[in-house]
Amino acid sequence: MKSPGHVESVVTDAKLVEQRRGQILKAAVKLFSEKGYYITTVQQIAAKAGVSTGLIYQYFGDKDDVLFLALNRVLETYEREIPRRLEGIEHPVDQLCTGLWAYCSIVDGMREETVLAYRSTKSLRADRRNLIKEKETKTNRLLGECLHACIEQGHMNPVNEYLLVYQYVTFCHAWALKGWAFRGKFTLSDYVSEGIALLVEPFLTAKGRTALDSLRRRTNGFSAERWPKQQPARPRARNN
Amino acid sequence: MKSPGHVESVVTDAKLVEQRRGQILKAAVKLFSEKGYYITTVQQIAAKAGVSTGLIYQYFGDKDDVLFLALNRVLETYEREIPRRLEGIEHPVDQLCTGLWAYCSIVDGMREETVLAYRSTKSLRADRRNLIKEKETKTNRLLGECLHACIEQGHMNPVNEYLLVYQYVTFCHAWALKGWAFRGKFTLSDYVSEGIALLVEPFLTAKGRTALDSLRRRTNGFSAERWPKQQPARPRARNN
Amino acid sequence: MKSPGHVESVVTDAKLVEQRRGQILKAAVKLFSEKGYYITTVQQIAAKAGVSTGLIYQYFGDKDDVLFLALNRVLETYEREIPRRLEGIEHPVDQLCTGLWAYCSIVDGMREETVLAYRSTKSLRADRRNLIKEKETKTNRLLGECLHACIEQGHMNPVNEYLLVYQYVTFCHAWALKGWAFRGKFTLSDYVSEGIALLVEPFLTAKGRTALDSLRRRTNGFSAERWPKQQPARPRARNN
Amino acid sequence: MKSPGHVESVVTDAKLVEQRRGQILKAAVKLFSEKGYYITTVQQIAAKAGVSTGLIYQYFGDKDDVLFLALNRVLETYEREIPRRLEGIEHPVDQLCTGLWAYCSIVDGMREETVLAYRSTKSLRADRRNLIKEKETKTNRLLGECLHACIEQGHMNPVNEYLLVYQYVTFCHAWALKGWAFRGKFTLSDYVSEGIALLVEPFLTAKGRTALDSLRRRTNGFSAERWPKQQPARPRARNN
DNA sequence: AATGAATGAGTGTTCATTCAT
DNA sequence: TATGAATGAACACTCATTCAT
Repeated sequence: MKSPGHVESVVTDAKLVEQRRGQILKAAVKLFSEKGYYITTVQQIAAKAGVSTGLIYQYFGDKDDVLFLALNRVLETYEREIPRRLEGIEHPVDQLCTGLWAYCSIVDGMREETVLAYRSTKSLRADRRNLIKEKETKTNRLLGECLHACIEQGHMNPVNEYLLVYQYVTFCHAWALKGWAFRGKFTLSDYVSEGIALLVEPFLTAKGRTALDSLRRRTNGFSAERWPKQQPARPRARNN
Repeated sequence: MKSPGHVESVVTDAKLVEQRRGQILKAAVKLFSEKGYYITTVQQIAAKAGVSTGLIYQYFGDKDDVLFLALNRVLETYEREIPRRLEGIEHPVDQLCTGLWAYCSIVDGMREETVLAYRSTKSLRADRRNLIKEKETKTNRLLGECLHACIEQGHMNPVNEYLLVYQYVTFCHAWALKGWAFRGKFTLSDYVSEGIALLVEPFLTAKGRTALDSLRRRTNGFSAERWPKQQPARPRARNN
Repeated sequence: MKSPGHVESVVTDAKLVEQRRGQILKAAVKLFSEKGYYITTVQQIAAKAGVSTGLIYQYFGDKDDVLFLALNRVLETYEREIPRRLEGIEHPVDQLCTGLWAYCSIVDGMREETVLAYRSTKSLRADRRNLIKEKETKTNRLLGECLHACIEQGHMNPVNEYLLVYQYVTFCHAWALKGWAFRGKFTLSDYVSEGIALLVEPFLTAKGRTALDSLRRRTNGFSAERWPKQQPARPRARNN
Repeated sequence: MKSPGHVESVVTDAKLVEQRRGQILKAAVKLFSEKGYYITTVQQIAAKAGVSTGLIYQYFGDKDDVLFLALNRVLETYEREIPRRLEGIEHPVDQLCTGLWAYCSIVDGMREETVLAYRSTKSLRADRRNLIKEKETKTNRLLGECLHACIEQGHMNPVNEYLLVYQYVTFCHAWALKGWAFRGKFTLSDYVSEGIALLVEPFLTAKGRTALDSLRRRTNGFSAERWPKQQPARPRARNN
């Protein structure tokens, strides 16, 4: 009857639903991130969003729905934005590095949300927890495919892909999770460059290394100028 | 007035306090791990521990105390056990690899607790959250020192130590956090071996590599025989 | 200030008021009957009536008004229809029996409404509760007068009129209230015939019994043919 | 798993459960009777019972449980007390009349509760509604058996037993339901006597009438002296 | 006249904490 | 020391009612 991934709204106007949900989720993400899901009360979310308590229940079935949609948005942003940033990039080494950069910079734009996704998944109802896990896996696969191409095309020596991808993912998440420790020490692009030095470069073949050098030259070492921090373009226009 | 790290007990008999707290914490850790801190009720902890609700308040000031001591125990186990496993090991490469192995195997023996430490730290009162973070940092430093020695003594090329240590730590935690994904694919010792291949080996100098090879020979590739899964000696005898 | 029996409407067009109220009350009666007054929400009434929530407040002052008018309609139907069915009937025994039949068949046509009237009167505001009770009493008086005439004119032996009328009324209501139990066992006209046998016949004098026999002959034992189940003519034409 | 007729209590001491439930139900019955189930809040019940809100949830699963047990008590009192009053009475006519008297006088001792049972059954969860209906049916059967015996043994002419029993039952309930109208006009024993005159006497055979006359002589016309209003002996001793 | 989104006071229920025994 | 019944503040959620459009 009720699919776990669906969130009911009493209100029918789709545009309004989108707007109100955004407004409420923004407040919820902030509060959930600061204080945690259980500590945050629905009334607090309402207050922060500048709406009444009852309104929340016009756009979400219950509190769990709010968390679910919040997490969903984060993961969907990853899933949508990473491929967008890889568009037009052909070389697997370029793709992998750009993928890492993209993931980190998206994380950077959604630090609170990322922390939330990390910490609060288990507060979800069991069926939805799995939905979220699947989405996470899908995102991981994006980096996994880049890595696999590198190896297959001889730019990288064979490695335990499965574990290495996992290291990539935690590396990207860490920018949000341990941000308090990192942000004093690195800029985002330094962080990514260092990550590539640790987790990509050592495994490259000569061929692969050439590609990386070329990329570095072209990007001035992943400087922020070339790869500016970029807000994930939210509701993009049609003909973009 | 109240030091953040201290937990009051109404009961004075130190031995009894230790025993009862152990009994209660064991139940609490299990429940907190399964269902989370906020979902778990004090009455459930009491029921699982086989004591009355009131008794918990004889040995802990409040529910937060229970979580704090639970997390504390986990981190203290790391802090106590890792050095114990490094005793007598001189060579820095040996130390680093053994340290990774030790950390992972301790995590393996306390999977639930580790997940708990990861997820529930933010449920603590702010002052205690920092205490726990410090403990975590101290543990990280154990690996950090091994890594630093490797580099300083020329077994490893210079790398961004700070980031690499962080990768080490997340690698060890991942055995608990992503256990559901990993445990079907690797044994614990495979996992550690692969981790060393990914996160240590690439950075070794020729000298360092020789040491690693020798270690591998001596340990049959970190086989479980040589480095048996080992229960972290829980309430160890006095004269150890 | 506010007479208890009056229900305000924002809308002035009397015809429209009548139509809309009918539409809304029909939905309300159904829902109130099924689920009860408190369980039913104004939004549900609106949905079932095919109008917006706000519209209800254009035609009723509040939710209590809706219940009041719903109950009122039921009782007014009794009050209007029973005399209509007695028109032209002269003999008191005929009148009493026809009155019982009429009441039962009106109840049969408004089963849900009758149950509602029985069960939900106390959900009304106190002042209106009395208004409804008075209406009920007035209806009872209709049967009471028939009974009284029977006795006075020597068709019936003296009995405790007050109690017997009450038995008549509960007998008629029971067709709706205990319908689930009765409708498998009797047709409506059987039910009425049996009721007359139990609650009228025993008290008749010889004279009265003759009248009843004659009535029975004329009506084929209150067969459905002669006294067809009849929808209480709802929005009756003017010149009826 | 959860039988509809069972009500969970957190408290284990059976004696205490009995006492507290009694205390709470007494308050609940009064409030439910006065204002109805939905209007009455749990906090009001708690206040009237002189306990805290939370305590109610130690002895009842939810508000529905409170209503259910309240209704259950009423019906169980009928079921228990009517047979008790019939003990030792052999003659069917005596039994029937005594049964009516017993039922009415029990109703008289539980007027509020009876009204509640009548009005609030539909506020129960569906499964429990049926449990209550069954209990009601069982009580009806008590009178039904008396009536049947009267007919079978030739004290009464054959009648539609099913309908007549139903009239008996509503007659008894009416003492509570329409008490406001009746109590000014009759004493309880007058009421019962009149009821017997209307609903029993007319159907008696000569034999049956003799029995009724004898009963009347023996009881001085059901005077209150002979059949005193009697509190249903609540927690009766074992060897009664 | 009609809509339906918005409100917020009020409800049932939970659970950390207390305390008499 | 240990119990577990009792407390009551706090929360998620509902729904009659309002009002801008």
